[in-house]
Amino acid sequence: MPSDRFLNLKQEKKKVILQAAVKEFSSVPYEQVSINQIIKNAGISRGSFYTYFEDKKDLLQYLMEDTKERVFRGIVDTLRENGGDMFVAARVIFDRLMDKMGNCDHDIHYQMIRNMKIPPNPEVFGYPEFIYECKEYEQNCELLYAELDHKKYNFKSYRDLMCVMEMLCIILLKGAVQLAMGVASREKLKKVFEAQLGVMQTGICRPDLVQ
Amino acid sequence: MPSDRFLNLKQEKKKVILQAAVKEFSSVPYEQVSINQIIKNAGISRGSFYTYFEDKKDLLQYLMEDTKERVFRGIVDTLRENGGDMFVAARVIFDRLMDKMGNCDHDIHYQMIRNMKIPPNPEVFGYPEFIYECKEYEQNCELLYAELDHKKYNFKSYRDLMCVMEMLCIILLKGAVQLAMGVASREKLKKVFEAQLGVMQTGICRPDLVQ
DNA sequence: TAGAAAAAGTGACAGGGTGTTATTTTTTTT
DNA sequence: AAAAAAAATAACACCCTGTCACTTTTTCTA
Repeated sequence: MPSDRFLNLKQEKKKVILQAAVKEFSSVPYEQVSINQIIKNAGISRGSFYTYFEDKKDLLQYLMEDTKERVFRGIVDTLRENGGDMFVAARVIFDRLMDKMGNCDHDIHYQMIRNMKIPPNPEVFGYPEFIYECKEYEQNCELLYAELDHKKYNFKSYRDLMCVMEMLCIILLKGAVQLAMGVASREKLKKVFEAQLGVMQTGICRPDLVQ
Repeated sequence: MPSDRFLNLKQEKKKVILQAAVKEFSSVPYEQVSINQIIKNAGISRGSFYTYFEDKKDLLQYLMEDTKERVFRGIVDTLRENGGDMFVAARVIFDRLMDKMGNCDHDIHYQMIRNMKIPPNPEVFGYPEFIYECKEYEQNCELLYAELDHKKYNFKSYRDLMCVMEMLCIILLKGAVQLAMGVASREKLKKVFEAQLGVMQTGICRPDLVQ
């Protein structure tokens, strides 16, 4: 968390600093992000930086709050647009994510996700942190829960939903990171995603509703 | 991959270097591993090190070959010991992994896994690399396939098996890393694991065989 | 409004790291 | 024994981070 000293800065100055940070974080992988570069771009001194943020990770986590919020809201929206079917929604999100990963020069949020290798990068965000350490986590979960078409799934509890959500997020973002890292082609990754979604689907859908 | 210059070193010297490396890698997280420390412990010069290995990652990947081989063999063995039931085997492996993570001061392999945060650490091994980039990958897969009690599962293809294996490895190792990082208690992680295994299980098991 | 107190900003510093390369030492070959 | 090849070395250039004694700016108050 940034210090009060940072938060009390006048809007203009904060913006300059955050823009310099976003520029750096969206340009190079996390490990290569240099605070030197950020302060140079922002036109502040080294000493100042360290009165604002604890370190690189602190800064990134602050920046990502916004991105995470967006991602989570995107999920809820997509779920609603698809009649509460989480697997249809997952497919839509996957395709969108793959598009963005392949060509995200215009979207800073996805550039950051790409560079951070979020969420598998445990130095920055492990799987649980990325999902759970969201400012509006509780509200978002409730939104999600509300949008779900419950008769399609046999969740025994709210916690079941979260376990499934975690798995969904993992296989989704795993594909995205693999695409970003050039591990495999989009087509191949899509096939793997479909297979894994299938495993989850015929698992979590109530047997009597499976075709 | 280490250079021929390293591989041609006499056994004794190689051993000293690798032991120094293992000591360092099992003592501190990957990001903090220092080549300075390794060469100091091994009693070689900086210049020599860089004629042996490209960099820190190169060295670690070489060290991990052994560890990965062990892990994979452990999986196959456990599967056999449990009559080819991959979910029973998964539970056994999970429990063992949690034990080792909690108390692994005697086992260098698990110490390294803990420090590397393998496999979610994309800087070192992403999910696919850890599993696939194994020396004896093909043979191991065939062993695995052979040990499976196929009538329990409806795999449409060999590739289906690999997709499921990947998911299993992910939820298994995710728990281990979370325990190592102190994210949650062992009991809580076990519950999540059970829930996620349940999702996969009633998915991949043929409906007519589900109780 | 002048002076004091508090807040903000600074850059040099200590201590750490990596990868390279000109040079020296050792080993092998002839 | 000399020459050639291989191996090892230490110093170098360059990067980084986090701190802290000090300066500048702002705010408060008498």
